[in-house]
Amino acid sequence: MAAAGAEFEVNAKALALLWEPRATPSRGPRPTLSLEAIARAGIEIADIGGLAAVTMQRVAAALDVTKMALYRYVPGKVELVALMVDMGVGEAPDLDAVPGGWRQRLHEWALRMFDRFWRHPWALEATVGTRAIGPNELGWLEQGVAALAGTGLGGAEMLDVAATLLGHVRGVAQQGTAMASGTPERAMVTTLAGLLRGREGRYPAVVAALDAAAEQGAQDKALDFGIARILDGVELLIAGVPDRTRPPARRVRRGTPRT
Amino acid sequence: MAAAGAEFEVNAKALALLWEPRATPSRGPRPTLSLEAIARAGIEIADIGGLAAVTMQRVAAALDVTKMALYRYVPGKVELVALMVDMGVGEAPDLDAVPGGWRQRLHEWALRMFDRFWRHPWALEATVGTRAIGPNELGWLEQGVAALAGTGLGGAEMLDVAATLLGHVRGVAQQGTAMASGTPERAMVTTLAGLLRGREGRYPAVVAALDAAAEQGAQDKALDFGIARILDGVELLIAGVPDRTRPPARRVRRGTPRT
DNA sequence: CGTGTCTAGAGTACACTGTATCCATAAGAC
DNA sequence: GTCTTATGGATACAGTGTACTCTAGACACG
Repeated sequence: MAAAGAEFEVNAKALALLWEPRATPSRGPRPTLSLEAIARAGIEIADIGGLAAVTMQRVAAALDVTKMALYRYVPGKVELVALMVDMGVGEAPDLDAVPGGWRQRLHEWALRMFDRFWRHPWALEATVGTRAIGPNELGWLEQGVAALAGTGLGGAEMLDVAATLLGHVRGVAQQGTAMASGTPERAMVTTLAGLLRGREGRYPAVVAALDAAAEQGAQDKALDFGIARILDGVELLIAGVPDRTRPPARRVRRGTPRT
Repeated sequence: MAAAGAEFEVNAKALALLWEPRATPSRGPRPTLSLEAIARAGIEIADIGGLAAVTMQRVAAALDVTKMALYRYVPGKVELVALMVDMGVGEAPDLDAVPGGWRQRLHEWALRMFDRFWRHPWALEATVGTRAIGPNELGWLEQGVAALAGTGLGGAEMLDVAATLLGHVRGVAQQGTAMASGTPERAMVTTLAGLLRGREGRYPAVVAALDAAAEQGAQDKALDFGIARILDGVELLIAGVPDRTRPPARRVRRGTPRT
């Protein structure tokens, strides 16, 4: 717990920046910048050149100030990136308007999240490791969990479902954006094909899978595929069908789930 | 495709380092270092201080040389990190010895992969974005796909199953290692609880989920939960049960799957 | 209105980072 | 023994994030 406390300490500045309103000074020169403008400049640079391209110098240049001026607004680069992430993911969608039940809503939730990462691939890098989470990001989790309300799942299970879908979305986005080609599927095939050339004997299963995929025309959609598998599994759980690794008595269902 | 070619160009040095044997010189001073020693030094530094702690200077100091000496062995830092990743994930497990069928094997595959990331959390950061993939990493994919051989899944589907599981494993590992506390579940609860303090009205679903999880004693295991959901969904697919978003005629099964 | 206080932005400095390049020496080929 | 090659160190440099100081702008207050 001491270690956890230390971690919290490290992120205090980012948390304050993300969650607390910025004090407006009553004296002194009028600020020419704003947190929003700074974060937006950072996002634009990252969208073009990736996260590594975001330097205080470049952000400042984009805003026609010297880099040290940025420190009047953000305590450091880490905090700037945290701000960019929260602005990049944007506000969570309102899933109430999605027709259907929990499944359709979760599917839509996942698709839209994928869209965020697809638009801002740098956010994948920026959201690894110890970091502060902002209001928008937490809003996405809120909508995901809310979509599962009334399904009969326990609190921890709902969080886990959201996390599993998020992991999948990230994985596919990661794969797709790692190569500047059209789709995640194309990206994987291209990457693997290149790697396997001349080494087919070492990786027979992957080679066979790639060959088979090529024959089938590779129309498979990795994102939808994975979402469907996950949601199928979740649906079984909600319906009270025991998964195959546990004895049937493990789960007791109360009432009929709404779909 | 031109863009894809450019990407391949960028990674050529890393690919050569990962995949091609190192030429042994016939003249000149004997090398005091090796690729393995350098990568190991990098891994040890990263294990303690994260990926950012890995600098050429620190790696060199750990090996009692100056940093420029490293460039005799690796073309640059990016390539060093690629080497570290491949060594960090290590050789893929032999799943043939795992009793049971495809499901048990995949489950074991996922657990072991999680273990790799848990031991080397920096690898999560190091495996985002454009990068070169090494023999060990490809070996893990090979084992995952091989576990699905004979299930009747198509080539692309097998790759997608592996990718979905990998995404989930990464997500849970990411969440758990982002805070230096015991488990991924504890990490999520702690993080969210802190964020929600005083903001409960804004995120009612998450608050309710956390409260419910606390009541249930939070014994849920996020990793196993997600793996089970995914594998349940895959099992339905293999068994030829249509998922609920598609018409029943979509899939035609040939023969009985082996489990 | 004048004075005092506070704050924004620029300028300067510095430790650190990755990498290009040159030099001296060690080790093997011939 | 001479020549060639390769290792490691030394030096330099552009770039990075951030600490700190100074100047001038803007507001509070009497």
